[in-house]
Amino acid sequence: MNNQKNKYCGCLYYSANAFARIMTKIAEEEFAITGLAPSYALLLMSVNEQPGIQPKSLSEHMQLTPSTVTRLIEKMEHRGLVKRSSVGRATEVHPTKKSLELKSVLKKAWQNLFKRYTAILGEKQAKELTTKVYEAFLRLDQEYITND
Amino acid sequence: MNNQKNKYCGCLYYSANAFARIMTKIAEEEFAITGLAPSYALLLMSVNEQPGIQPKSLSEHMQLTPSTVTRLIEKMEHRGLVKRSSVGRATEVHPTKKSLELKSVLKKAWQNLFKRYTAILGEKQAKELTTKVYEAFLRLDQEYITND
DNA sequence: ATATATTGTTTGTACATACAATTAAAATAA
DNA sequence: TTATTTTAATTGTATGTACAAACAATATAT
Repeated sequence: MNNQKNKYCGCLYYSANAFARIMTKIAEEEFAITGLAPSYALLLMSVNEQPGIQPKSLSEHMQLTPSTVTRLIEKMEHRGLVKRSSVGRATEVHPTKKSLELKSVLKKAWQNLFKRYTAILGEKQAKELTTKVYEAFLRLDQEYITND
Repeated sequence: MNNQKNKYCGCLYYSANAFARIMTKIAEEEFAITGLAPSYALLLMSVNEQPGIQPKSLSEHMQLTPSTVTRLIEKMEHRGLVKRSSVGRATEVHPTKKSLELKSVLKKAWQNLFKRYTAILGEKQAKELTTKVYEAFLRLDQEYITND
């Protein structure tokens, strides 16, 4: 008995995007206590954990384009949350005092986010969905590269 | 044996977004034959099928904000793909000859998209994933509204 | 019948993300 | 050693999406 209220809900492109939008909205709410949007928060967590990490590496961790990462870093540098230093052709991204102070709040927000969607979806289902979605991402991503 | 290559892949927010981005990229490729980006294509399919449909209704079908729908319609009107007419406070969106001519290509593109990700993920898995993702969306969306 | 609230649509503005082109450094080949 | 190719990062620009505010039409309450 498929809930066919919606014409497009059988399309993975459509469902994936609707789902990502609501997840992002929820994540924004939960990360509000850090004063950061979710992607900035993730980036900062990486920088705090691996001081000197390079944009290339960040873009792989976050599955975002290098240019996007540059943009995120620019804004955080402007807010005094990271420092950049050039080392050859590479760039090292370092945390500041201010960002290190956010460490515990960031962790808290991340846990809260996890708790929130887990409470709604159920622990087992949430875990399974996360895994399945990520695996599907990997498969599509793999195929996409080899398709060039 | 969890593939823990990535720090964030256990986070549903992260996985959902990474997945939606790659799905969108693939959808863009498949809808390229229509000359439209995927969301415009979906909108046009709705308009073609229900001439006179209102933005409100479209925004529900597509799970997009009314303002977003207005923006999509504006651009399509500018390209001569739909016409708007005011009826009281409502707006009716009508297909043009040009958009009706696209009907079969749109359908084709949509089928190709379906085939493409189905070939990669497997028919059963793709179907299951679509359903699970959509159901999770509904649950979160529901909870989000009542949380206000 | 008039005032008030609700609803559908649009507008101004902002933001996250990406692509294509560019720069600069490093690695490899000649 | 010089020339060429590859790689990391950045910049210009574009796009999809949303929020908040404004408008305009309708419905409701007094």
